[in-house]
Amino acid sequence: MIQIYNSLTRKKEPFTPITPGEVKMYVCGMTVYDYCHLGHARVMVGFDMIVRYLRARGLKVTYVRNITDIDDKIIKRAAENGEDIRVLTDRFIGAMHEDERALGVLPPDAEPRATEHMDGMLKMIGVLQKKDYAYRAANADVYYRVRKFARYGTLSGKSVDDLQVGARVEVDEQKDDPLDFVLWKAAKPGEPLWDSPWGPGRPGWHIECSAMSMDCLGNHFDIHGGGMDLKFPHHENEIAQSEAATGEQFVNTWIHVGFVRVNEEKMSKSLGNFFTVREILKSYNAEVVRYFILASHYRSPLDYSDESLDQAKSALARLYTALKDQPLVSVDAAESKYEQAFFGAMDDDFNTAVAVSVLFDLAHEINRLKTTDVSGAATLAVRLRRLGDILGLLHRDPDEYLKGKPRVYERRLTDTVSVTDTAKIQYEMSEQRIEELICERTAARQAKNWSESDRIRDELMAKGVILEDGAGGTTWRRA
RNA sequence: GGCUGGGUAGCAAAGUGGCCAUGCAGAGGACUGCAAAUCCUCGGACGCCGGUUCGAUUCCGGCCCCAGCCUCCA
Repeated sequence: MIQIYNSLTRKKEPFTPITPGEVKMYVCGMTVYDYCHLGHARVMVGFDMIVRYLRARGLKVTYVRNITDIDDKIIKRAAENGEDIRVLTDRFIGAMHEDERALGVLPPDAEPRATEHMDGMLKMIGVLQKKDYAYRAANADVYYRVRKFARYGTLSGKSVDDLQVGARVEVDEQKDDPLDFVLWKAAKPGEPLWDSPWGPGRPGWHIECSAMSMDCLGNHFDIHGGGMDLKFPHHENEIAQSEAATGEQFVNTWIHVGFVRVNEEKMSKSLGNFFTVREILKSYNAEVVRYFILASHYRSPLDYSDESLDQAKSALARLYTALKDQPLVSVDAAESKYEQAFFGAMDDDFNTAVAVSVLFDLAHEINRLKTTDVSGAATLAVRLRRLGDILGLLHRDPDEYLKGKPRVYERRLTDTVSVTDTAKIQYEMSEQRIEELICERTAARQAKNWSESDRIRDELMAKGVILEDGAGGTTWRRA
């Protein structure tokens, strides 16, 4: 039985899909006006891990992740660039897909764009107005009447009165109540607009996700997620809109992914302390980044530092080293103690930190058996690959991974989606040159010219290449 | 001020009322021409103060510190 921590109830609960065997899940995706940073990556990887795991557990998952392609920031950025909004958003959607594919994130089943769901939004606002949850202000904005929705604040644990006390928001005199939020913004001169019964304008942010999720998954679905910072007000408002409109429960389980932090501070656009995915991929293999994200629990804060990524890199190299030269043998489906530990951890609110530690237990045992029980080692190597695959790790040919080769192909056990090569790291020395030097060194070693042999090894080491002399000759890998 | 979540060994990160987390780094040993990798062994933890208990890092109470949300943010 899978247990999931539900933000709505603030406790772990056994997960029971509304329709047995099927899971409908919606995640708030990006506002596309800039490149993805590590915080976005964490959400993408986190929910990708969850989807993969639910599927590995035999559930049929419909995963929807939206794209916000109309918003104040997008309008502003497009104006700054002097480019068309659609050109801007298409460009960053493309960049986002590139980043995701690099990180081993499988495409969601649907990726609705806000601008393509205008009808659903208008319809919902109309229903809310009919029920008196929405009203049109004098400036032609349409607002949601927060105090009318009695359960407002359930998700975030806030009471309407506390909110008012702590409000630092400029009071908008157009609103009946300062807590009310906008459903439809009247267009100002020069802004993109859509026609509506309330006048030309564009949707508020929150209504987008209510409309898109319900268009794609229905009024009531299983899981809704996003970054921790969306809990309030975004998700709170989604609940208010959706449940007021339909009279039904909107979502059963709310999942929120923790922040990425830098120097104990939240990584965010506004603080300017963010690292984009593509920037990081110039220095680290994408799988290292994925491993780094999965090595801690999805709800914990994740502190970014070069040291942490270096540690992730060493750790992942250990796993691939164990897999090196292990043949793909057939292994029966029966669960060993490793699968039991792995699934036990993952069933407990997707405890990837413990699941990953099981991978190391396997690696350790494989290394032990390599010399004494070759087929036993090969069997465990397949188990390691299978479990790694559930986390979206260890797909690659170990030798190619360790040599830092571009990802040309993937050996997949369960994926059905192709992944494109996104190698971005520039190396100091070419493979050809490395091979040449190894040949020279081998000759020197045969002549027992140790000083020359060591000189070449040092030279390679200085260029980030580590040599390993084994029984079958010398092999190399990138540091 | 209100509401969330945290404080675990040099670093990262799980977890548990008593019995090994795990990874990186470090020490000793095996292997190696020397290394690397690997294996064996090892040290070192649970913010502070009380309480419950035969026994608490784990439960309860208080305190201190950190981050986040209450405004756009994944």
